[in-house]
Amino acid sequence: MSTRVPEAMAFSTQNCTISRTMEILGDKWTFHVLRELFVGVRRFEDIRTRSGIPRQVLTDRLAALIERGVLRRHPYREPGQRERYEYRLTQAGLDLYPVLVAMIQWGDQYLPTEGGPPIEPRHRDCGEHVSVVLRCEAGHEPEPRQVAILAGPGALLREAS
Amino acid sequence: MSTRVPEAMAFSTQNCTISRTMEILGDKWTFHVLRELFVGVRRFEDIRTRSGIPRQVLTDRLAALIERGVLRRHPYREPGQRERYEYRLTQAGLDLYPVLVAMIQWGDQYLPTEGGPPIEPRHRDCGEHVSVVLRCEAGHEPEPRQVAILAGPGALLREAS
DNA sequence: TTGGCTAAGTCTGTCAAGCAGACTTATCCT
DNA sequence: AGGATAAGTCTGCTTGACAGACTTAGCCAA
Repeated sequence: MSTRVPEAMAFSTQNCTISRTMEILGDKWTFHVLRELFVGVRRFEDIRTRSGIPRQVLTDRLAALIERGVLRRHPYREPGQRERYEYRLTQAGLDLYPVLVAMIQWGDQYLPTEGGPPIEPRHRDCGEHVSVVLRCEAGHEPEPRQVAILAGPGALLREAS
Repeated sequence: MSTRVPEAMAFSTQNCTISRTMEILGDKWTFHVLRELFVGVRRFEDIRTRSGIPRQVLTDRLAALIERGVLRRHPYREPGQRERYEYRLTQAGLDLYPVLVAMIQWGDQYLPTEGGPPIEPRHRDCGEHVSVVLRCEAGHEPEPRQVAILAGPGALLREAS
């Protein structure tokens, strides 16, 4: 193949964590759905109206996210209406916050809009802006270039090509 | 619509930062490509072999990421070969590190594999594991539930439905 | 100077997914 | 009984994914 072979070439992507996470999140509309839930929009018609997602696709994505444990259906009833269901984040869903905040942060930096950020993550207690930072277990906060993604204990060797 | 209307319903998603970021990242294969570059795999055939992405799709994604400023083509030459190009992350691309690390972190927590994590972000200087944390400007490190995504100064009102 | 080697693509036909818009369902109230 | 509403399902069209074959451009050896 090539003389300078990256170490990663020795390993399989079969059980890669990013792959497995993307099996769940890995499509444009799924992120739209998650955004709606994170900003507090929980109902089918509200999500659809705001995000423009096609009905069939919304149905599919909600079902998939429930099956994967990211959302749950929660009953509600408006006065004079029958009982219906809305969608809420589970703890697993809430723990996607860093992913969403990291995406917002990147977008604010590299795709700025006139007028400033349209959405902002804030700490409920103190009202300050929330961001994500990289931190190692020794307490350093490395720049991206100082971080390497290496094979871990669960890495599998790739089949001979 | 409903009695209890989430505030977010008043605002448009048209210029939403997450939408705009997903315009660039928003598909399964794009994340596969980014992962390869983050682990140091930079060449067309290497990326394709490891990730299984169809050629045509890989061509398309690489071109899109270059156009969006996330990657650049970089010439290289193996002995006895003609000059070719490999793909490298720009600064904008590197700054996606928190997004990738956040995804790995979530996957490790909620989709664990036997044998432990197959990939690990580590600090090059000290070798320790790197994670992402949420932090507000006052220095607190809030739990996900203590963070709210609110309308910012650039938020647009939605057209009357 | 021709012919083989290689990485990095392009091309072609098939098939699954996305999509818009119309229709259906299940209750509640009058 | 009839109308209202949220949350879907159904139908047919179109776009994109995909596998596999083919092409390109330079380098080298004979």
